[in-house]
Amino acid sequence: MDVKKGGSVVQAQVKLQKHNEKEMGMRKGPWAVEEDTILVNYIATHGEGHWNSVARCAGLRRSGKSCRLRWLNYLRPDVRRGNITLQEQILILDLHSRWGNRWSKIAQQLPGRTDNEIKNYWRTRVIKQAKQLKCDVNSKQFRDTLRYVWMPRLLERLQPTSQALEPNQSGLVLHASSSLLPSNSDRSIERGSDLWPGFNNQMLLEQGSGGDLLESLWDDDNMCFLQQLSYDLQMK
DNA sequence: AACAGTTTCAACCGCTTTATC
DNA sequence: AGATAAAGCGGTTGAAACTGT
Repeated sequence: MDVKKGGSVVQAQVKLQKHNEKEMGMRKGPWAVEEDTILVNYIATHGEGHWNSVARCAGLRRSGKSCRLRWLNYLRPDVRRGNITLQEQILILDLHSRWGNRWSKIAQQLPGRTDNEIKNYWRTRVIKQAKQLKCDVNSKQFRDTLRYVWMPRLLERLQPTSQALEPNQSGLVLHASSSLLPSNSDRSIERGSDLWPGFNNQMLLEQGSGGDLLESLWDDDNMCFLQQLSYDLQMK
């Protein structure tokens, strides 16, 4: 692609665009309430897309990129705000273990959550906890611990909630702790996890947010368990 | 109360990919 | 087919909020 050739056309375009933005006195930084209102009203009338013209026509002194980001990550009506639930945390761990840092792809499996939010969660929580365990978050040891021991254990803890489900749905967790064999593909992601045959991403999300479901994966008890596990693995 | 250190998360940046002409 | 514009993505930053002393 052009970009890989030194002094490329694309780079020149970007420079020019930045120069123009400066010339036009583009605003940066946090969005004001008035700006949000203008953007929301404009999109309500004209719809999403064509972000550069949205910025221009709505009279916002923002780049199209900035408008798009603000809408997608904050102003969109279906954006879910608030803490990431336990189910969502488990799902993020599961999906990350197979897809890596494909944040937007992971976000598609969590309705209302944005890639930015998931990325932030990963960086601020998961990486932090991995450090506490003296593990590299990308190491096989950490990933295997999460995947084959840690997540099944958490799913077992969710079982009381799932018992309220219909009989054919209760398979959700029963398979969890017994399916510790590595998976071999990503084929079943649309239906559910290939890691745990009875595990269904959609069901997990539909369980709602009652009781302990908002607790963190990383409470003291859980961390204690993980530390012991990590220690045991290192001794082997 | 004041300050320092830490955490969180919205927003930006640079690059790549996709769409359009 | 190539140039250009727009959209999308992941990494990074920095200000605000929070916590501890």
